[in-house]
Amino acid sequence: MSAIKILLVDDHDMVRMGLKTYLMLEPAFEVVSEASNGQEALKQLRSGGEEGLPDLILMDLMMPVMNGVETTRAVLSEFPGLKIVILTSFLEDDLVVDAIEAGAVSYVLKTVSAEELIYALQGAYRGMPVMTGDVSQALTRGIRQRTVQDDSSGLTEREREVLLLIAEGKSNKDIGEELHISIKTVKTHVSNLLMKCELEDRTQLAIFAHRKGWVTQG
Amino acid sequence: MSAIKILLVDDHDMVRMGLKTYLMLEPAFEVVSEASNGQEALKQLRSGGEEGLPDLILMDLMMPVMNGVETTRAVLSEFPGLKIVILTSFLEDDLVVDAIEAGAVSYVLKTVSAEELIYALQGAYRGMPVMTGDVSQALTRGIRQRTVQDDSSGLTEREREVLLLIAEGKSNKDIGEELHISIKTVKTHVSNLLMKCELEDRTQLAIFAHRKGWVTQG
DNA sequence: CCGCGCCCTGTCCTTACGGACAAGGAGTCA
DNA sequence: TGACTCCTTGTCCGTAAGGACAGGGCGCGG
Repeated sequence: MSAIKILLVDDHDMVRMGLKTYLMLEPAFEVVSEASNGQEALKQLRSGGEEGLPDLILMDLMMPVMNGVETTRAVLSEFPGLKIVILTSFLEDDLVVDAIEAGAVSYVLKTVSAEELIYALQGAYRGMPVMTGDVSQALTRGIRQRTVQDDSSGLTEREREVLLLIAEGKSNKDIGEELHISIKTVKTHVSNLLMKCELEDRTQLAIFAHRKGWVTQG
Repeated sequence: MSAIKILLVDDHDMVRMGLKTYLMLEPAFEVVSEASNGQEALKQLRSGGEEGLPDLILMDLMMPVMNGVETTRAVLSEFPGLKIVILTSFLEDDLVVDAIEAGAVSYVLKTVSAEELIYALQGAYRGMPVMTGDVSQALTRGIRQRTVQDDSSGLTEREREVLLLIAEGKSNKDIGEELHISIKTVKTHVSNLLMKCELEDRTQLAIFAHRKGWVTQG
C-alpha cells in the first residue's frame, strides 16, 4: 500500500518545517504539497497537483486570508472524501466545536509529540477521530455552551445592535441617535435585553458582550 | 570562528523541529540544547551542559511553568552576557514592551522565513536588535500606552478596588456592602474614577477595566 | 506643628436608567 | 384572514447614578 498523501496548511513556515520533520519519521506518510492559507490550499486541490489529490489535510486554524474552519467547509463541499485534521495552538471550546461542526475529523494541539501526531493522523485517515482528553473535554463543554448560547441568542437583530452599542459605553440617548430611533425605543430594547440575558443593568450587559467576545477590540 | 551556539526554548516540540531545520540552513549556527519551558532552560544553563554555555537563546513567549518574559529576566540576572531573542506568534503591544524591558535583544514573529530569522539571529548575536516594521510599530505604540497607563494608574488602592467591582457588574450598593463602606463613599470613589479616567459613566468604567485586562476571566 | 492626600460620610439636586404597561404598523406564516 | 413576532412609540413611576459641595479623621513628610 502506498503512503498516505498529506497536504500541509499553515501560515508559519517554521511549523511546516517541523511537521515535515515529524512526518519523515514515519514512511507511511508523504507530504505532497503545502499551502500557507486556506485559499492557497483550495487552489492546489483544484489544480490537482503533480501527485494527484492528497488523502488528508493537516491544517492550522488561525490563518490569514481564509481560516481553518472556513477552509474546512469549503474543501469538504468540493472534495467530500478528504479527511481534515485541525492542528492548532489554542484549546478553546468554541473553536473545537466550530472545527468539528465544519467537518474536521480530528482536532490536535500543537503541543503533541511526533508519535501522538502520527497516531492521530493514522486514525483520521481511517475516519476515526483521535482526541486527547483535553480536546474531548473542550468539545463537550463547547457543545453545552453552544446550546445555552443559542438560547440567549434569542436576541433579535435590533437587540444585538443595541447590545453592541451598550458594550461600547454609549448611553440610551447616544444609541437612539445612532440608530435613528427614539430613546423610548432604545429603552424597550434594553429592557428586553436585560430580561433575555437575565441581567440587572446596562453595565452587566456590556460586560456580558465583552465576555462573549462580541465586541471588537475587547 | 566557531558556530554560534544556540539554546532553543519552546513548549512545542514541533516548533523546535522547524527551528532546527531552519538553522541547519546556515552552518554559522549550532543548536546546542533545547528546553520546553523557562525552568528547564535555566536548569540547563546552570548545569553548563556538555558544550558549554550557549551564545544566544531563541525563546517562545507563551510557555507553561515559566513564560518568556520571566525567563528572560531570570536568565539575564544570572548570565548577563547572553543574548536573548523572543520568538512568538503574537504581536501585542504590551508583550513586545515587556520582552524588551526584560532585556531581550529582539522580538521576532513566528511567521518569519528562514532567511529573516537567520538575519535576525546574526544581528542579535552582535547585540543589534533586528525588528520588522510591525514589531517596531508595536513597540512604540506599546511604550506610549504604557506611559499613559502609568498616568491613569494615579488611581488609589481603594479606587482600583471599586473599579474592579464595577467591572464585575456590581451596583454602588453592592460595592458598599462588599467593602463595608457607605454607598455615599462609593459614589465619591466612582466620581473620582470617572474624573481620573475621563469617562462618563460606570459602564464605560467597566469596559475600560476589561480592555486594560484588569479583570479576571475577561 | 501644619499642610497634604486619602478615605470616609454626608446633603442637595438633576438626570439617566429601568420596570410595568399599552398600543399601532409591518412582515411572515398557516 | 388571524396569529405571531418584531420594531416602534409612548406614559407613569420609582430608583440608581452622578455632579457640586462641605467636612471630619488619619497618616506622612516638611
